[in-house]
Amino acid sequence: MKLSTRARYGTKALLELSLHWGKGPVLLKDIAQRQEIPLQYLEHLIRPLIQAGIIKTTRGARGGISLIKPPKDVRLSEVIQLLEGPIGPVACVDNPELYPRSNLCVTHDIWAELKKAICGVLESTTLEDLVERQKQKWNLKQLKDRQKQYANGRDMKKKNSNKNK
Amino acid sequence: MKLSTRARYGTKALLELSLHWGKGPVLLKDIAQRQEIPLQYLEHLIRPLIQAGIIKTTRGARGGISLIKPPKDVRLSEVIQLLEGPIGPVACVDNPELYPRSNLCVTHDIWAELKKAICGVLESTTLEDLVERQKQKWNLKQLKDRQKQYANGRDMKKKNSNKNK
DNA sequence: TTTTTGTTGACTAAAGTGGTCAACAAATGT
DNA sequence: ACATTTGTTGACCACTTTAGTCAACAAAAA
Repeated sequence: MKLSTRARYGTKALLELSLHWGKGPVLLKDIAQRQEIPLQYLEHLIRPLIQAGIIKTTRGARGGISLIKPPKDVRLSEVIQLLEGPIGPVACVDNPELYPRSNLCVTHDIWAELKKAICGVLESTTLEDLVERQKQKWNLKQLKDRQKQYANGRDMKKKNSNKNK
Repeated sequence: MKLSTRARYGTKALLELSLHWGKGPVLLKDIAQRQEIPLQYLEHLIRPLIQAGIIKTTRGARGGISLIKPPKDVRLSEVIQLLEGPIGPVACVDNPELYPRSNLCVTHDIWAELKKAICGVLESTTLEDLVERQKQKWNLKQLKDRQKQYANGRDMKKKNSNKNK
């Protein structure tokens, strides 16, 4: 009953994007660094999110990835499903058609309840909820530090490219 | 987020034992047959249940395994944990001590909620509940058929051993 | 003492997990 | 045009877990 790193990393990446919502693309490299995810692995694991139209990518300088859907419209259940498949704890709960005997099986009912409980949490949580929680966790000072860090990042790059001239 | 076959098989085996509660040991072979579990695999996977003192074994003819604790005292959460380890969807939720940074991490909080939801279901379900549900599913006739089948099984064995004399 | 039944440890095939490498493709900046 | 920055893609890999199997053994009963 463990989540894979795909689900965990992917959720973290989406949280980063949500915190940056409306401010243009975020570098994969930056996400990887901040969330301690191997860059090359991150590139792979976000692919289903792109295909599902949750995020989009921008290539070239000043590129990166960005959320397409507003954070409040992305439920965790959707994310997890994209990243690691059906949520149900046993296959027969996700594909009842394939298991005709499951009606007779009590354990099946329990696993179905379990799935319901899990989905309950994941469906009622959106990326916006995560952002809200994050903001509550950080105090305002820390929040500003972070914004400053972003700004400095952009400035540093300009400075450096100017230096190289 | 899938349950292993260990958890599913183990639960089914315990359900069999619960249905037979108070009527002596049940043959591993019979459980394996009825629940379609490879016998040799079953022998291995019940080991943690034995060590935890939930079931006991009786060797030799007329042996088998039987529940020690009454079905109402065995929670599914305990069973799952014995069969496949900690229930939490991520390690940092099960061992908060090992992950000092988890306080700062919003995703951690969500996974903790998820664990709570899962445990909620598993802790509130006992083997007795499963038995109750099973009895509701079977109508009385089917239930009697099953008891008869047990009786016949014992008779058949006697008959055969008499024949061989 | 034979038969029945569980015990134990070693072994294995297949799949899943968590990555890495390298060649490529598209934007941007100059 | 061309170099640089970024994402894209497919192949590859080490390691672990899963789901078993085999075979020799140990205890209890008939």
